[in-house]
Amino acid sequence: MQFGILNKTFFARDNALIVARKLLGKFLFTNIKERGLTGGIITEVEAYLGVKDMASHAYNGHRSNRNESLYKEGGIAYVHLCYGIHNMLNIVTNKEGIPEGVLIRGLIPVYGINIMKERRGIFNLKSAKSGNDITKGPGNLTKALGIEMRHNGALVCLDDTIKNGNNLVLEVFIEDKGIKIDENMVVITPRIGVDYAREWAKKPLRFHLNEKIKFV
DNA sequence: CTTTAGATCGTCT
DNA sequence: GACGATCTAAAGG
Repeated sequence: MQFGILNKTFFARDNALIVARKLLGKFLFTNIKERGLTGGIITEVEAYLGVKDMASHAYNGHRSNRNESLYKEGGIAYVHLCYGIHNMLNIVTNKEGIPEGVLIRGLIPVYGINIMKERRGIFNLKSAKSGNDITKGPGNLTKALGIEMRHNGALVCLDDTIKNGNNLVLEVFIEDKGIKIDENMVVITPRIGVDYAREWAKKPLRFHLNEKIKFV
């Protein structure tokens, strides 16, 4: 596997669970005009397994304007508003018509930390939230990275069918910088906030890095 | 330390 | 009119 921005084939896999696991240790970036590069190491994800998954927005084939992006091909963003306040970022997986995806739930902040603090409204350097907390939680990380509903449906990876120049305009993208995540670094649990999903609420579809893992 | 309420809005009943 | 793939501050023990 080569380093660099991930390719569409990475997300085209037929199982969101595999993609979720592989996204741990990758870098999620935004590069938004007038603000610059922000990003960090992905530490927490959840897989949503399509029409059979009672916790998925596409359960039982449900389809509406809200979740239309989920039905697109792997490698684009599905952004939705949660609780009227928070933007959630999913990376769509699998092929067009199969609505699977991975919810990004946590990062270790690495690039553009001051920009991310500013977006979070954190100005006091002594604040308890001046550490990794600024990109911990799915709502917090989208706010820190400046991800909004306008990114819903946006391509977040390289596309072989497009010439390289077109990829330079990606505002959101995921990059492999060579971090290897061993099995003993990964904790697997049920997903958060999906108690309504009956037996699917308990399935081990959340992956996160052991908190003791340190990088750099 | 744990629990609770309030914020806030698109979607579905 | 209810309810989220959430977060925070504040109150309680």
